[in-house]
Amino acid sequence: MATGRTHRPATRSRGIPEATVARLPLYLRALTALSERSVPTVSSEELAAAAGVNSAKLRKDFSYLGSYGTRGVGYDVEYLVYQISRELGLTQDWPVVIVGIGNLGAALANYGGFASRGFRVAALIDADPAMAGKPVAGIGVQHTDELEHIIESNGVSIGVIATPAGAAQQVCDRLVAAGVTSILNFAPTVLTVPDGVDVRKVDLSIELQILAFHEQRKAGEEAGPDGGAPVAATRAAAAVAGEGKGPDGDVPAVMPA
Amino acid sequence: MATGRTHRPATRSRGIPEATVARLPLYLRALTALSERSVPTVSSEELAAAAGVNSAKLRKDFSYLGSYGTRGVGYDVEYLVYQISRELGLTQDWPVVIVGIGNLGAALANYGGFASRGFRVAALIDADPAMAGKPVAGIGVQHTDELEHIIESNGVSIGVIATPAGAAQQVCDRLVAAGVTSILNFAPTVLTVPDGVDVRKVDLSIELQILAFHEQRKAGEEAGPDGGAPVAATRAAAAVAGEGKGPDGDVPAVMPA
DNA sequence: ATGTCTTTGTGAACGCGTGCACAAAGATGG
DNA sequence: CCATCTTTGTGCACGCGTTCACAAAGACAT
Repeated sequence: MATGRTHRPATRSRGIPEATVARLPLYLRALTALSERSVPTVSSEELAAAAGVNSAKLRKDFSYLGSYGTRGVGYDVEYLVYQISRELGLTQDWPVVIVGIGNLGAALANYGGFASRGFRVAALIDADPAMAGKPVAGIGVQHTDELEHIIESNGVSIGVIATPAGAAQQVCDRLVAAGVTSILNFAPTVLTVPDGVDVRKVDLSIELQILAFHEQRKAGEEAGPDGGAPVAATRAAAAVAGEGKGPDGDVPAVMPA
Repeated sequence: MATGRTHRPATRSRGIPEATVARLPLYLRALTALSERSVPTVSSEELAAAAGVNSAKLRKDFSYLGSYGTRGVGYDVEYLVYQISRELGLTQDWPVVIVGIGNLGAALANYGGFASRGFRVAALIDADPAMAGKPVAGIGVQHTDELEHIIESNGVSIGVIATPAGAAQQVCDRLVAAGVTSILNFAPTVLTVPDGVDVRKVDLSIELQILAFHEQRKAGEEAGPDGGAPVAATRAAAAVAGEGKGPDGDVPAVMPA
């Protein structure tokens, strides 16, 4: 789901399933909110509701971390926050570089959720010389030439790619060569990386297309098996197929495609 | 995975598995690239490599759509582009509203991948009166008061929420009440919606936390089962746990948390 | 027309994730 | 100290998704 490579032993390291790992941040957020409201304990039922999951699933997830609950009472909020944070590796500082400071890169740089979770923006990097030195979110943008130097001197192991699709693989290769082993990719491309490097992809266009599929299905059901066009005009299909050189290729891309 | 509700019959409508639907956009992108290079046909092996998936999986995915391939030859690129586009509902125009025009909302508005996939930004909406009328990506921002009117008069069925977490549920409720049945949520909150409404979530912070988990695991493996701190200094765990009122709550939020 | 060779489409096995349902654990009150 | 009541932790079954492996289908050459 994440790596661009063939297989992966997932997360059998200490037996924590990948699906569980993906939910831990969700639990952590709900727990943090409870912690701020000084709630001492929660039941699996309450916490599950807050996180939007099944309570049995939540209990099973926590069982992979250990027996942190008390039967008849529930879970100690503070303790659980600590345990999950530790498990996720959030008790340490993770320097991060963002490459590609367009609209999206700037939005990411300004994002407040970084610092509060142990992530620190070590540098903003862009290929455009005109951007160099320009402050974004209080940090001066540096040129791509500095990439290797920045990564090595800051011990950066996590990189965020927010470049146009055409530049992504090249940037990725340089990041990996310089020592980055985890990449969050916003560019609409399949990245190829060596074994041992994790890639996670965020793709807005794909999410919208999935929504469109379900939307079409809904419209089709209530309007007969024919699937009538909902409100808006139906576009010529050929326009989608051909249309050559759409604004999607790589040039001004500012977000996943 | 997407809905904030309990269960869902997934996509048993015509038997197309949800996992397959999620991959169709991936295939479509690869196929579009081939189409632009005027490649007439592709084998499942080639296309699978381009999309970064297993070829058997790809063939099985396509088999849910029908038998569009020719044995001994492969798939006709143009024809497949059309079939997938149609299946995803991309042969029609989908008006979309973006609510919350902060850094992220603006980045989304500027995103070129919208139009090229059949999505059209019908309106940008923000609660800040100072934003009203201000042009972003060539479109004037409108005030939240107009929300219901815009949705109804444009027949909008897909909404994008890019507001701070605190406002998300409220915006969501209004969108749904006005007729929106698919929501793409960038706010770091669990949205509660009625049955029949699809919600997909994009959460940057969660992705980073998952990467941190794997990163920590890698570091721990090569430095003994103790798990030495990689380069950066280890933060006090308490700072993560307590820290009350971090920049994550809802006020200046500009991205998923 | 026949044979060979390529590639699809799919039956079957496997593994992961989910959710039910319940026994064990422990808190709490008398 | 015992009874009761709440909530955890988990064994089990089920269903979805993935992958293998191969028969069927068709292109292409002779």
